Amino acid sequence: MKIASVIVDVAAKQTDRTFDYLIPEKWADVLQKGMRVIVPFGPRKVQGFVVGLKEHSEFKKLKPIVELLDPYPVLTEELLQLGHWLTEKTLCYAISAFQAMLPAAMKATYDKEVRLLYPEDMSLLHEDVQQYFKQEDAVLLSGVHQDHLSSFYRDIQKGYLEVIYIVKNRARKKTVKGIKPLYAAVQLQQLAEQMPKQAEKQKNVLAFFLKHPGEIALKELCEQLNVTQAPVKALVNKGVLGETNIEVYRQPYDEEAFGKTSAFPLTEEQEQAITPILQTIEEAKHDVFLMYGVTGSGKTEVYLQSIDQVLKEGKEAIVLVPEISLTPQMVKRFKGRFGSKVAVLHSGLSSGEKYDEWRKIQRKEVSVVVGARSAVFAPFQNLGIIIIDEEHETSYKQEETPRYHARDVAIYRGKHHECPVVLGSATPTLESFARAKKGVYKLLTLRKRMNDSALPAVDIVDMREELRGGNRSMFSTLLFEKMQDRLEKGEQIVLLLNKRGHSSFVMCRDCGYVHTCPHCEISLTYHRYNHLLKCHYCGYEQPAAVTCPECNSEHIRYFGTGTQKVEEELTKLLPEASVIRMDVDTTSRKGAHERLLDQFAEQKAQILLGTQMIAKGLDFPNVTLVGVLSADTMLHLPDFRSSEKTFQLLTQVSGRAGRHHLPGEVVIQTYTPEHYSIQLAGQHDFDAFYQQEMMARKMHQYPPFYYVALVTVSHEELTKVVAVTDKIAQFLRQKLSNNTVVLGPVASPIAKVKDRYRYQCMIKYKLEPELIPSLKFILDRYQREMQQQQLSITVDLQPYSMM
DNA sequence: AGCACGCCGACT
DNA sequence: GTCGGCGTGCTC
Repeated sequence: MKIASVIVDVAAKQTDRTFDYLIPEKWADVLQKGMRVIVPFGPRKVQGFVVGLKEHSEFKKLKPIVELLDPYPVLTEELLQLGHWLTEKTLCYAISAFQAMLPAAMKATYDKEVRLLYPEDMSLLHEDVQQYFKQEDAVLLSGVHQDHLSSFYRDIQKGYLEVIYIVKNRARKKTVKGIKPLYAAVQLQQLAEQMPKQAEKQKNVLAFFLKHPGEIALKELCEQLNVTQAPVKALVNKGVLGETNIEVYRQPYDEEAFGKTSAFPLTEEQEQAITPILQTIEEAKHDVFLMYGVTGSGKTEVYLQSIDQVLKEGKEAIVLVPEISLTPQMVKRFKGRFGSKVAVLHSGLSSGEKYDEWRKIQRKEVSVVVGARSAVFAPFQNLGIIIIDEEHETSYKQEETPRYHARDVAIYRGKHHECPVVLGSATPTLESFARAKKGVYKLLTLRKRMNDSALPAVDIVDMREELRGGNRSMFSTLLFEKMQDRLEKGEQIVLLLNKRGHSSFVMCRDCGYVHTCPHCEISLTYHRYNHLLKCHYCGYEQPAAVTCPECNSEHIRYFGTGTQKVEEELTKLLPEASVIRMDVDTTSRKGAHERLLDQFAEQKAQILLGTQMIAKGLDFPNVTLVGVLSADTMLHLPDFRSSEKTFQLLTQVSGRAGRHHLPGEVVIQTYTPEHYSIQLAGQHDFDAFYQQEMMARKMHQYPPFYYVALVTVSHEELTKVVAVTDKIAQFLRQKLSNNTVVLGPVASPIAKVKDRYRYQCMIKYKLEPELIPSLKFILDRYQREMQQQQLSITVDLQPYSMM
């Protein structure tokens, strides 16, 4: 083949197609579809993906490929197809889809290098420019000071400077220093004999290479022979030994730290659940299973044994877990069972570590990958199963382009590989549960907890009553008594409060002035540590004033309770209890999340207080009390899933209590105790919740009865946003069928973020062939304005968040 | 997305 | 009459 069709790394409407390039003779035999290349594109060079090979091209003035970046395709044929499917399903560009499937380290970055065209005549140049070339003969434009850039551009235009476009590859393979002999054994023997007597260490080194003639890491060599680097360096200087670079994988997990575990005997329920999965694996067919099992019912063991079967068949497995629960606990279970066959991919790894784990998959050195959302694209070629744990978790939906849901990708790949997809959850999404009820998915049920521990008893406390009874603290009498009881017994407590910071808004009691973010339409949250008011959307901060900026009053009151305030209160009320607070503010540093959980596991603290990040997947045997300080924080969000999300959160966090021998109790504090999602979560009754919520969804025409698409428009000027959104809504109403509902334009739940107003338009539809073409038309129509003005229009098909 | 080309206003 | 503003169109 002489010609390659390439998707170039330029995410824009006009470049969202293939461009043809000549394949240089030297690569004619090696170049394959799915490889990355560097190609000339206009005056510059860009990275691209080869998506097709052919003999002839319509285009006459073809340019040749500049560079080949991969020895093997990084995108398999399957992933290339999947990429095209993603562009259709999420309305993204092909290049965005491809990049989403690869580790970020493989994405190119670009720079420009400037060189002198007349090095002998520096005086031609602007003074600012001259100083850069005093030591160097090439300067990276990215390193040039802002103030000097215009001088550079002037000299470039005058033709004194040459611009070279550089494509940088961020992916760095980690290497260690290696040593290898430069002579054959016979000669080494002779050299050793000629060595002076006192050079004993050097002789030892040579003797080593007589026995082991290959290359070896310098560090390892020194350790084995118990010598310093000096004698080795001496031999290198003599030209006897040569230095090499040995490529190694970064080791985010210490392999030896994982003790081997073996399969547990399954309970009868587990046995019943696993049988159809194993059968599907054996028959090599595709099916989607929804494994609905209460918290602590042993879903993970079913996963592990299913994977074991897959590995026995010589196939591979993908396990997706929510970002947040990819704790060492979870990794340990998989590494413990399958050892070095497991690769781990999650956001806690550096981009280099992720790249290394990915290469292990590509090189077929592992056959199981455990990871967050993007691990669903693991480049396995012989998949035997895909498992999505905690299927209902919102982190499976990507909130940037391409806005895909990992579940949909998993099912696409499951069909392609003819293998089962297993969705597991104690609180499945209504969408999945409805499909299981209809028989589209196969329903597997685990009703009993392992080791027969009972589901915790739940008390729902009406905080309005507490207030009427004169209790103005954030703890109800019941919760406080139970906390004291646990502290006396030396048992542990988990407290959930879905709000970080100290106080969620600050108001002047004299004039009612509330501090709001100057860039977003949202009140500022008070952070006690460093006494700042912070915006949780854009990060803006300002010092908390002592007096009201409006009326100078000193009656400033802090409303709303955040985790910081609770922590403060706890130290006052229960000074003997030690508290670990876990929220975005205490876990932002790398490894902090893990460290805090370890401390709690080691019982260095009795109370774990945190936001929803503590609700999932944690398993501490000594936790016997879970307190939900305010169950309603999520309930009143303008989101049709708010009841579902509340039910899920309450159920998940309740599941943290009493997982082992000690029985657990849960106290849920709320201002709306009568709400069905709180009542039914208290009764652990998913089925009743499902019934009730389905009725609400049907009535209001929401999923799973209707599909939803969300168009969000943002711009600095409110009038512009409203005008554009209105036009879009009108256009859609006119184009789409009568059964389709177009809502809006309405202001987004957060109407202004980072100085940009946001409006949206929601579309609810069942069958709407005109939707995708219409949305494409809109994106086309506003493409120019989106490019040059600050207008932005995003389309989210099947959104998970309405924000 | 860049970058070049090209057509109109304010300056040596 | 030129320098430079950013509208328009192209990139194999």
